[in-house]
Amino acid sequence: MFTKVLVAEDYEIANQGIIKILNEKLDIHNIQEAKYCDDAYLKFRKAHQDQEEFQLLITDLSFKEDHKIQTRTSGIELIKDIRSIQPHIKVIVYSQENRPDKINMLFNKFHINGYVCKGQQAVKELITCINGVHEGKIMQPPELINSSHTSMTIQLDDLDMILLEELAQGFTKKEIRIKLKKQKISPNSESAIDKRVSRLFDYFKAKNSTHLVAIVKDLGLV
Amino acid sequence: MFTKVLVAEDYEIANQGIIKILNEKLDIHNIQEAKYCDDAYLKFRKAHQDQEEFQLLITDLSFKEDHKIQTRTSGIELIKDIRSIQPHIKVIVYSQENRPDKINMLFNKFHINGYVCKGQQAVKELITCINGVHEGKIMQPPELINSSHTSMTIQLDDLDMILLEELAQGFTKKEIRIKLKKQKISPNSESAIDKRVSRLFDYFKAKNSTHLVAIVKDLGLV
DNA sequence: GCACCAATTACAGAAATCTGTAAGGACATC
DNA sequence: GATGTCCTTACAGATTTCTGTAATTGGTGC
Repeated sequence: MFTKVLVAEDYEIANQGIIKILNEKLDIHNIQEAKYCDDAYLKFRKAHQDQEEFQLLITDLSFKEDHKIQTRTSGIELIKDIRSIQPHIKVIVYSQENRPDKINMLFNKFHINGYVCKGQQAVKELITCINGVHEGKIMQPPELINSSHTSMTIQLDDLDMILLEELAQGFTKKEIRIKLKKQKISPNSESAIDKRVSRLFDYFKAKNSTHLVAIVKDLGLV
Repeated sequence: MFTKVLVAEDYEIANQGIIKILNEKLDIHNIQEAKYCDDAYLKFRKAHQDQEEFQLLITDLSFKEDHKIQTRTSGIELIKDIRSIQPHIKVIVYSQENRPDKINMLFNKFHINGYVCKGQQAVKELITCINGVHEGKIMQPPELINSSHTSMTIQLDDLDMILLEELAQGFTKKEIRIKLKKQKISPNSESAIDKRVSRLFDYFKAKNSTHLVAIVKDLGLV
C-alpha cells in the first residue's frame, strides 16, 4: 500500500475525514495535509528535494479564495505543476464535480488515476479507489461508468479544446488563425477553423458560437 | 427566536451539523430536515396545510442527482415554489457558491434573507446570520460586503437577464426581437436590443456576444 | 407651453459568422 | 500507378453582428 500521501483540500472537515480514513481503514500514517494549493506544491517540492517523494496526491479541484494570495487557485494547476517535477505521481481527485464530460476531461487531458465524487458514498468509493490506483488501475467513479452511453462519441482533440477556449475568450476566427500560425499549430486556415467549429456545432447541437460556448461552459469543459 | 425550521441539504454530514448548531447554540428544537428538494417542498406544504408553518428555511443551492427522480433539482426552484405558497417565509441559503454576482443575484432576484458560505467560518457566520434574519435584517456574507467595490455598479434588470439567457441559448437578435414582441415586452426593436447588449459588453468588458455569455456563465448569472 | 433628458426606434455600413462548393495534398489500399 | 478517402485550403455569398448617427417618443421640471 502507499506509505506517503499528500491531501490537498481546503475544507477542513473533509480534510480531516480523508486522513481518518487513510489512517484507520488503509493503515497509512505518513500523511501531510494542505489547505492551499501553493502550500501543497511546496510540501511536494520539499519532499522531492529530500528524496522522500510522496507516492499519492489526493486533491480537491476548487479552492476558496482567501486573504492569503495564491498563485495556484485550482487543483488542475496543482496537478500540472506537481506532474512537472514528478511525472509519475499517482493522482486522485476528490471533488464536488459530477458532470461526466468534465470528469472525463480530467482522465483524458490530465491523466489522473482516480476520481471520487463527494457525496453519500464517498468513504467507500475512496477506499476502493485508493486500492485500485495502488494496483495500477484507472479508477473511474461509478457515475461515469453508468452514464458512459450519454458521453462523447468523438474525442475532442487538443485543437478542439483550444478553439473552444479561444472562442470563450471572445477572439474572432481571424485572431485565432493568427494565434495558431504564431504557435505553428496546424491547421490554421480560416476555413479549416470554420470546419472544426462547425463540427463542434453538430456535436454539441449548437446553433452558433455563442450557443456553443454556453453549452461547453455548462458542461465544464472550459 | 425561530421555533420551527426546515433544513434542506443533501450532504448528510452538513445537514446534521446545521441541526446540531440550531439545537445547541440557538436552542431551536423543532427542526425538520430534507435531503431532496421535493421532500422539502412536501414537508413545507403539509405544515402549511396543518396551519403549523415553518418560520425559516435553510437550504443549499445544488442537490445531487440520484436514483430518486426529482422535479426540483436546485435550491432556487425550491425557494420559488415555497414562496408561492408562503410568500413571507424567511430564507437563508447555505452554499458552496462564493461568486459575488451570483450571491447578489439571490438577494436581488429571489429576495433571500441571508446567505452563508460553506467554509472555515461557517458555524459562526450561520449563527449571526440566523440572529440577524430573525431581527428582520438582510444578512449578506462578509465576502460580499468586502468585495462590494468590485461588484455591480448598475443593476441588471429583467430585460438584461432575458437577453443574456436568450443569447446563451443561441438565438439571434432578430429571433429575440420577435420573441419579445410576442410576449409584449418592450423595448423590442432590434436596435434597442443592440444597445442593451452593447451596454452589457461595456459592463462585463466583453468583446462580443460569445465572450459575454462565457463571462456570465462563469459568474453563474445564467 | 417649452426646454431638456433619457430611452426607443430607424437606418446604414463595415466586419464577422456561417454555409456552401471546389481544388489541392497526404496517405493508404489495391 | 491508379483510385478513393480524409484533411486542409481557397473562395464566395447570404446572414448576422456590431457600431455609429439621427429621428422620434415620453416624461420631467420650469
